[in-house]
Amino acid sequence: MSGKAVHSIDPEWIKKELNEPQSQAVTATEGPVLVLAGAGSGKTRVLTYRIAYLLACGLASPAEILAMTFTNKAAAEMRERVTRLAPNMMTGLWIGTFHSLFARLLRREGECIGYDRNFSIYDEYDQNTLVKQIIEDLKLDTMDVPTSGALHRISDAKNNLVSPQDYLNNAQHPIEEFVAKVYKEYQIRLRNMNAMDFDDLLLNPIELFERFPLVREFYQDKFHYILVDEYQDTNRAQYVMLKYLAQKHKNICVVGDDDQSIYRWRGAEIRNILDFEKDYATCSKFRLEQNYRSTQNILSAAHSVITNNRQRHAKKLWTEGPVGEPVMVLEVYDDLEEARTIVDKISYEFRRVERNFHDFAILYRTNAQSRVLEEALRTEGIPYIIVGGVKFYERKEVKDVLGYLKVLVNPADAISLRRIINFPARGIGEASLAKLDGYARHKKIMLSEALSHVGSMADLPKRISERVLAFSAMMNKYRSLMSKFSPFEIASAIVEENGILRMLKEENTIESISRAENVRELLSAIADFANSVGPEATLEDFLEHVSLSTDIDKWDDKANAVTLMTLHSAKGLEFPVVYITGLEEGLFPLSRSLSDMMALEEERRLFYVGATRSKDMLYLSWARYRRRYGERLESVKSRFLKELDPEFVRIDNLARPYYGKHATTDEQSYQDTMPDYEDESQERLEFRPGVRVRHPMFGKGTVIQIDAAGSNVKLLVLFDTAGRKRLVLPYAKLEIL
DNA sequence: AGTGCATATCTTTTT
DNA sequence: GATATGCACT
Repeated sequence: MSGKAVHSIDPEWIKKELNEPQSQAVTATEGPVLVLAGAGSGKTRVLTYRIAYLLACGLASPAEILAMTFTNKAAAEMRERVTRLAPNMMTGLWIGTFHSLFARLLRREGECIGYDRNFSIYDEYDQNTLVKQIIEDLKLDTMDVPTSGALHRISDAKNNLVSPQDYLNNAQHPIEEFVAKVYKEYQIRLRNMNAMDFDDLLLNPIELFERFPLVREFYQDKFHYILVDEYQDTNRAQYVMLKYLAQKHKNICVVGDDDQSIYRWRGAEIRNILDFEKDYATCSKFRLEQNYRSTQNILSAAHSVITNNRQRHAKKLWTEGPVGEPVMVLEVYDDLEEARTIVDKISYEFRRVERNFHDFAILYRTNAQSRVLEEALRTEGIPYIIVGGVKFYERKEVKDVLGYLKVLVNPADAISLRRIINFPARGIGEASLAKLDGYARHKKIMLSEALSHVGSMADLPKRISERVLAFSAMMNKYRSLMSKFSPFEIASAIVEENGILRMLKEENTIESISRAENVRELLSAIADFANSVGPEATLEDFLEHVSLSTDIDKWDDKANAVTLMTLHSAKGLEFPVVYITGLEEGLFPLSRSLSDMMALEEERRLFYVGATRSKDMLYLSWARYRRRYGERLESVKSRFLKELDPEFVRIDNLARPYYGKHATTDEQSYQDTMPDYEDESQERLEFRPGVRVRHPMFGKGTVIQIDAAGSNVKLLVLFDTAGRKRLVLPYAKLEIL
């Protein structure tokens, strides 16, 4: 089908590839369209075919279509699949995330509202730094509100389109007055620093459209057809922007599933999808309820839980697929055993069944849970990938190097400047910085500009002013080199000139070595970026890519490894075998949601999202005891497990798998039989699971299993490139690495 | 100014 | 258990 020119795409053929409701949703091109698409019902298929259909029928040119998603991964997938259906029709097509498309809009048009096109995008860490500075500078009484709390309230306000002035006017409580003051100053400073936070990327387009009708009309004219993925996760600002964008042509197609709305805490309004029919009175509605992913048992089990939610469109997924195995509930003693049980099962299935490691996903509610699982996988020698957690671009050393690049691109970015002016240490401390800052403020110039005026500042010791000048000169030098050298060359030169790698190497600790690794990885990420985008890729492009990318985007679904990630990250993905861990009250559902009905329903939706990721097998585990905050706590089985319809479930009680003979419910006996994990040193076998080996033919690999049953010791080894091999030890010329 | 140690304070989830 | 902050010391 691919490879042919677009003219050969027959609209009738497109329809043949789809089931009835999918086909209707694709061909209902005119007017507002609501597609309620259950998990695994072919949502992406509808979106991509719809775009292809619009192009094939000549209803729109690529430049007239706008398709928005939430994650880069979803955008990339959509782009790829449309390319396959309609090759050579991609130029000018706007497919991307809300944040990246709006950033593009703002880089083009932001000058009207006072932004330079090189504005910085601040992440949570930068936001925190800024708020702290504000509180210090304004000498505010924080009323014990942590900066993160103030920030959260500010973000809430912004998501709901509440301006600083509105916020102040509505302030009832001294805490709110405090937040109002911070909020106001926060917005002022962001603008002075030519910087936006994530919320601004959605809000500033609204300001742009409201203040500049000509700009608004240009884009209203431009986009004849608008498609929105995951509509249930849109917030107020996104809702308003979509309304503006669709106002002229009114061809807006939104796809979503209210049961999969899991971002309320970030301002998502489930009401947007529940009320779409009211907002767009003439809309047509289509339901996609046939599931192509999971077994009947999985669907029924997931359904039995989600129906406990009150806020939802009634619907029920069905499948023509097999009934499948029952959903397995694993009851285990503690978190260590949970990890061990799961690893055992994976290892078993890997050996007995035709499965590879990438068929498995282990999901959890909080990132902190990954540690134990990781360790268990490591001791068993099973390759794994962790998605999320401490993100690469948020690591200190990486942010430090990025800080240089950000200041080069956007000299007004005082947050990044402060970060690097004394990194590596060049003797410009807090006190000197405060003086420089005061000077800049007084003269109403940028901090970076004040650096070169340092000679005229009487109260700065000469030694220090010399250092400041040297730093300033260095930055100016690189700024002038930016047009002549590639981003990679610039970044490498900066790392070299400032001795960043050298410094980390000299420190020579495990920690500093891995930091040096990360710096090198950053440099190669810059090179990779240039390779994939093309030689015209600028530093600005790279920085935007960094700001808007997440770890899930880099997740490689082809790698032969078990995937570990949070339930949130798993949305939109699928795996043959899924483990959902930590099903305990207070953990999943998380404690903060227990008293809040709306939050609890969101947790339940999260459970539903997790469960519907699985194609063949779903395991749900809970542990009687779990280490949290560093201490061992007794847990209570999650209500979600109780809500499961027992008809589709089998319970496996493994609470004491190794001590089953002395089954009692007495807590003391648990203590007695508690395995002593600390002391479990493996016998010093040369070959044991996890050991890396080299084979003359197959290359490098990892030992998975040892079978010493017969006279010859047999090994099961997973080679990095040659796959899985069974080897007889005396004959295989294996070398331990 | 910069370092190191003790203490506190937590932990959702992410574009 | 991990990170951030504060304080004392060099």
